Amino acid sequence: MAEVSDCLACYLNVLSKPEGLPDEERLLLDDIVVPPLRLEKRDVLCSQGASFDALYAVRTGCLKQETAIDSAETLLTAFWLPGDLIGCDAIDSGRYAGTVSALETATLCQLPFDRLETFRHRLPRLCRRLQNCISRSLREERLNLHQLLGRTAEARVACFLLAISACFQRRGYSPRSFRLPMSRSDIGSYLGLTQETVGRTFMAYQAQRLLAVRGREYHLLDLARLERLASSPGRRQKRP
Amino acid sequence: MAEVSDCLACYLNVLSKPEGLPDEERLLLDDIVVPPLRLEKRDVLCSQGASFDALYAVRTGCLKQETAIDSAETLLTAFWLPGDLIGCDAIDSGRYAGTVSALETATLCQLPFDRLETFRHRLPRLCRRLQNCISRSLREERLNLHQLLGRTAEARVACFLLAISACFQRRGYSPRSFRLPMSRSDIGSYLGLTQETVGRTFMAYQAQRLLAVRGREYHLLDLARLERLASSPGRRQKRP
DNA sequence: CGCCGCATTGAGTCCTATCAACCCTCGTGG
DNA sequence: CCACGAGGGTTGATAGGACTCAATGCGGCG
Repeated sequence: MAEVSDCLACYLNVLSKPEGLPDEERLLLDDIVVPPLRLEKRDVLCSQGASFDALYAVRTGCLKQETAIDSAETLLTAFWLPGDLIGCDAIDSGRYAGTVSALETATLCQLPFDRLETFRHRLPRLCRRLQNCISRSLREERLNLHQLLGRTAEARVACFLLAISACFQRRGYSPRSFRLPMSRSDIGSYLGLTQETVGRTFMAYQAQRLLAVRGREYHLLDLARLERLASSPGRRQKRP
Repeated sequence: MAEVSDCLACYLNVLSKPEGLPDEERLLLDDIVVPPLRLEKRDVLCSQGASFDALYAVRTGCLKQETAIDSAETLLTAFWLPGDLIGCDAIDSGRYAGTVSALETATLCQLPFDRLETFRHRLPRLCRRLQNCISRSLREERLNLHQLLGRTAEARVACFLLAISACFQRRGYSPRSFRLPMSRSDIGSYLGLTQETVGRTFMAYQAQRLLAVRGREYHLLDLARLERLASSPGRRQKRP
């Protein structure tokens, strides 16, 4: 029982709205939710191209999504942190858009999609929340990535750190100190940079007392200045 | 009557699935759809931050979405072509994510969102199509933009031309010859490049007989080679 | 102990932003 | 009808950022 309502809390978090769902939807959801799932480091949650059958809500841990493009190239297209919903980009195509694997031990709730579809008419509020969740992802990623496109490595890394920081803060963790289980290479692939450049940028930040990094432990020392760096055009400013 | 079913056809195109909606949904939709809207060049469809009240399906013409970031910087975050659905990124926030304006004369169908919500329970198929549409956008943009992040100007421009080409082809127009009403500067802002670099890249393509450009008329002369360019990592290849 | 993955550091090269100049077209107003 | 100006497009020179290639250090794990 405790387990199931935990799951419910998890969904409410993910499909975030402060007020809860109507009782009838909560009860029905209890019926649909699959008990939590546990992945160890390097375990694969789903493979690119595999048939889409469930959404997953991240409860703890960190995962990455890798999409093979070109038979020779694969991109890191997403990181998933606690509170994120995995699989929103697979709903229409019916296949997972990339291979999702755990960067560290992780626990997830599974929401089988066919059962959600079956009961769609009895879960109007939940569906609306799901719709909102996808809409928000679309808006935020579109903006973030377009912003990154015109930025220097310095600004891209700052954007990345601040995004992570904001995410942790929303979940109730410290926005200034955290551990990130991904490698420099992962971060580079996600940001469109090389691992060397990512590492060098961290070093430059450290020299400026903006950041303290030791291995994969990060301490943001000056959020205000990082924000200024993140939104500094670096290149690309028009002069009207 | 013709007008209304035209609108319906428009939606079916936008929320694309070959088979039609059930009759009951078609009839209800006729009731919801607002007769087509016409915009002239430079007319504004909606302003960033304005209250979100409708989705718009592009019937003809071309529009752009500009998002102000920083009080000093505004990014071109989307182009909208015939068949596209405008406003998917505003559903959850209740505010339009950017200012959308016409780059040339355009006609659109308006779908008031509150009425869609009111009849949500009687439009299950339509809602599902909307959900699919947003999911697809999320996946495609995520992939495209992450791809662009690591690419040279040469490859970015090729990606852009091919995306446009594919879009026109899907709508039944020529994939090799088209007019694009946006300026070099618009394209640059969208791709994270300067107008000079965009123009120079076009010139370089012309010198290689890949492309013929005159003003805003484009003729793709060698799709295969363009595709190779678009997916050539340019930089960023790992050697394992 | 020795290997392997990851991180750091350095030198050289290429790409692209920047700044500046010039051309063209078009719409406006005298 | 023409002059003018604004906006968009093209071209060139320069400087700096980031990739590439290569070598070294570090840590965990078999």
